[in-house]
Amino acid sequence: MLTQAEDRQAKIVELLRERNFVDIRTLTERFDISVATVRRDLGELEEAGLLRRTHGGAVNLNQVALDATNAARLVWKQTEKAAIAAVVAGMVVDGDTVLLDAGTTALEVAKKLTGRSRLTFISNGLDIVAELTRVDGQSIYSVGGEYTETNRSFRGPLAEQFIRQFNVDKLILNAASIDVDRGLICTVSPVNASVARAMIEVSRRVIVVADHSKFTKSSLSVVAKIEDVGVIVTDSGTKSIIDAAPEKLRKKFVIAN
Amino acid sequence: MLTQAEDRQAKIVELLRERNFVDIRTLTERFDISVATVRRDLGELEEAGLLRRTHGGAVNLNQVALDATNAARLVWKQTEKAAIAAVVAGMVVDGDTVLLDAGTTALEVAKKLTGRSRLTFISNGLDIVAELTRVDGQSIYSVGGEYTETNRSFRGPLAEQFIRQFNVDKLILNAASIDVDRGLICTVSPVNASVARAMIEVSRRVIVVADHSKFTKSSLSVVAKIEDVGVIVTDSGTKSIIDAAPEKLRKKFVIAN
DNA sequence: TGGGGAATGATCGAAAACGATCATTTTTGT
DNA sequence: ACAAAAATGATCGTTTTCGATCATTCCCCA
Repeated sequence: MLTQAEDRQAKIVELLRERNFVDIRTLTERFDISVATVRRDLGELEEAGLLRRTHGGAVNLNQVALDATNAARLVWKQTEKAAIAAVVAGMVVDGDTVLLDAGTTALEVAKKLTGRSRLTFISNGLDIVAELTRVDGQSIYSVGGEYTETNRSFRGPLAEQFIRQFNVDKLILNAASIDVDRGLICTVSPVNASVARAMIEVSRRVIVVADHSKFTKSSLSVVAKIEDVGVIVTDSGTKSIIDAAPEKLRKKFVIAN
Repeated sequence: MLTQAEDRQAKIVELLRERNFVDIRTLTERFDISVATVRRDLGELEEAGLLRRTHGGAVNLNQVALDATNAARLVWKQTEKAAIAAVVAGMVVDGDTVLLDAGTTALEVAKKLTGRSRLTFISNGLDIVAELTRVDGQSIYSVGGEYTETNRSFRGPLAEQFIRQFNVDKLILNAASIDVDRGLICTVSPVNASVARAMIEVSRRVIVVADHSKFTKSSLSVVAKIEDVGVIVTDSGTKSIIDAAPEKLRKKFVIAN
């Protein structure tokens, strides 16, 4: 179980991986905490070698120095995500058309797939599209729609309609939470859920990505039943939960390490 | 030919791509220049969208790596473009819906408009959308479509169809070349031209932006007649060309300085 | 070679961020 | 339920950085 502070610090590191830089004001507003707390957080994270402080904020490090203290726990999630991404990347074959849902785990997948040959990418995530453009000669489609700040994605009815014009091989779908008991994959808002369902409709195979933290929280809107997706790729922290699930659902899960 | 300053600025961008962050002291020592010059360099490079300044230094942006000469070229003509952008920004009133065509000049306009109240933005330019997201709470729509490397935009039939669903107040249209003799606004490819025409169709007022270099070259595809657009905003380098134009066309031009 | 414009450096007060300290709130363990 | 411990917020003077202005140097070209 992560404390509130650890959770916040993990989110800071995550945020930094996307943006490369965050200023202190942004952090105080996003987490609704004082500058003193932000400074303490950044101080600890710098101490742990997870970022570098600057005047007024912090920047991402390109290489993560692994340390066996509580730094390890924070890096853990990142490592897990990379592991999940590696497994998913292995499921994609040359020539595939891949639809990437906005989200940090899907972003990791994009990083792994960038440069692979003869792939076609579609995504509604701003950072994912930007990441894909780092290598020339890729075939990339961006989903149009209304920009939303929370996960830096394009969504809404325009996005849904746009997505429905495609027919893709693989969907990499982000889940905000997974309720194994009720067999449901959920997300934070009806708008997100609606876009997600459109994505599922146009995809031959649905690959859901979710690190272990997604299994112990709940979120508002139902996206799909677990039994209706192809596979859910997660990390080893979810093992006990999956073992307790009924046989029928259990075979849907793939654990990455 | 690169001047010493341009060379230095290109090196700064290069350095930033390696390290993600450089502080001002490092730069003063490496290039043996004063902090004042470093600040000026960083200021210009930020204007050009090549980095983001922080207190005490600068951070890399998540974008495609531009080679050094390309970076220097972006900084070039910055003043003209900024002047054009300022004039265009003045034409936009609060509450407007603004459609921004991909291109560096339109990007300048976006920078000027970011943070203005009650505006709604639509753009097919990746960097423009990214720029707009820097301020929270804006209403932003991204045009979906196939990504193209040349001007980092989304285009093609999907983009056209997407655009046709809107009805906007002002279009900021980028021109690859303007032929005053024949009275034509042109762009580099039929695909671009087709998207541009879709944009024109859905816009109440068309504002074309073009620095003086656009008047002495020619490009493949016709977008529109000069007489059919609302206004063309350019810089003072175009004065002699415009003075030679027939009365009817001349009144279409606005010169920024 | 000398004049003029651009680039650079130096200096200043103002603004921002800093770290340290202490008060307050929240969490934890018994 | 209570006390100890941890986390957080507020405030202080100090340090750093900023932007603007002006002086100086460099460079181009007539």
